Amino acid sequence: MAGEKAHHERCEGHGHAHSPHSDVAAMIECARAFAAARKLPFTEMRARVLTVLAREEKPLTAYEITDRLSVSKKVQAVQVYRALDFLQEAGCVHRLASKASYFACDHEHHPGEAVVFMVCSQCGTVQEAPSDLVAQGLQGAAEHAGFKPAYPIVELEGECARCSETKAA
Amino acid sequence: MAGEKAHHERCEGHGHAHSPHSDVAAMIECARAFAAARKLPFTEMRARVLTVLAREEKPLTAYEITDRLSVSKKVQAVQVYRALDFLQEAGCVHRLASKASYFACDHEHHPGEAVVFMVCSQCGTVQEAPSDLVAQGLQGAAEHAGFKPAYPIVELEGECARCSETKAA
DNA sequence: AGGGAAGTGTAATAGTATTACACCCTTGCG
DNA sequence: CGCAAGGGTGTAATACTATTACACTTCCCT
Repeated sequence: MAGEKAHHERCEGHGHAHSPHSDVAAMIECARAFAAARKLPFTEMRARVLTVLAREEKPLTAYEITDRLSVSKKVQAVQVYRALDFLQEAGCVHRLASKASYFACDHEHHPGEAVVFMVCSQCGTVQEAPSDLVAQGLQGAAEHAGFKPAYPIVELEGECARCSETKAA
Repeated sequence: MAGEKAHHERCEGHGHAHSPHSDVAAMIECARAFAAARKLPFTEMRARVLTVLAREEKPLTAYEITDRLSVSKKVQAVQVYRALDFLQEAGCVHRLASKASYFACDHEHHPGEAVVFMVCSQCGTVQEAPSDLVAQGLQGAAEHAGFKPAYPIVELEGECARCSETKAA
């Protein structure tokens, strides 16, 4: 457990999607701290990938990231994947398994906690919410099966508040 | 390359392991019933794909299934994907998002229930267990966010009981 | 018989991820 | 200083996962 920077989140509230994070800087800082703790360099490429994700409202695929970065200077997917690996280790980017895409997050994720990713099937946005109940449920299931849990993937497909309203209107 | 081992014991535990289902027949029956209910044919291809999965201890990718079926008669991946779509609708096959692979299951899944897939990172086997707590947790998170949940994906990466023991020995 | 929904077989392609390798650049240390 | 080692970069190639398109069949249905 390297010293994690305790930056607390603000993305709270109903229907508030994982919006274009205004505090890209804070996320960069988080990644930088992680790098420092491991004595690894926080390189240009890593910063660029994180910045693209942090500015985006919804998950992007590795190739979408590649395309955006390539506008300024030609980049290859493998470079993006490398940066994504790092950023995921740092905990500031998650992979959405159901969509094979990636998004930045500025929450602290504590070990033993379970975070639910709510993915809107209309607009594609992702909201995250920690859930103790889910954590307990996972823990219980694992215990009962003699299973040693490492990390959970909890994704909930559905329709976000905003899209529901829009349709109602 | 993936030279294969002979690692065929039952992954037993407290909790059901997704073991080599002896009752392939029961699963076929389940799929057949679904087909009948929808007045759709339960075809040869569908039966073959389900049989391959049902005999297997762990999830297979669509291309692995394709290869196995191709031993007897050349088959193309797209045909397998079509069968998988059907079998997933029928509820007797699930897709493991984190591994992009598929496995047969012989549990009933009731709507509103949440099922946890516990995936062993050592041996690759999957155990499923329903969890009310997880279901409630998801429901709660969704409600709080004004999110209308459709279906959940809950995968728990870790180490199964058998692999833990093996390592201890 | 004719029409239509559903499946099949085949080919081609799109989309996601990894491996391999040559090179660079910093750090540590003799 | 020299230089080796670990990590990152850039480039090319390839592997793996999934879908689209289309021509053809089959079964059902009045």
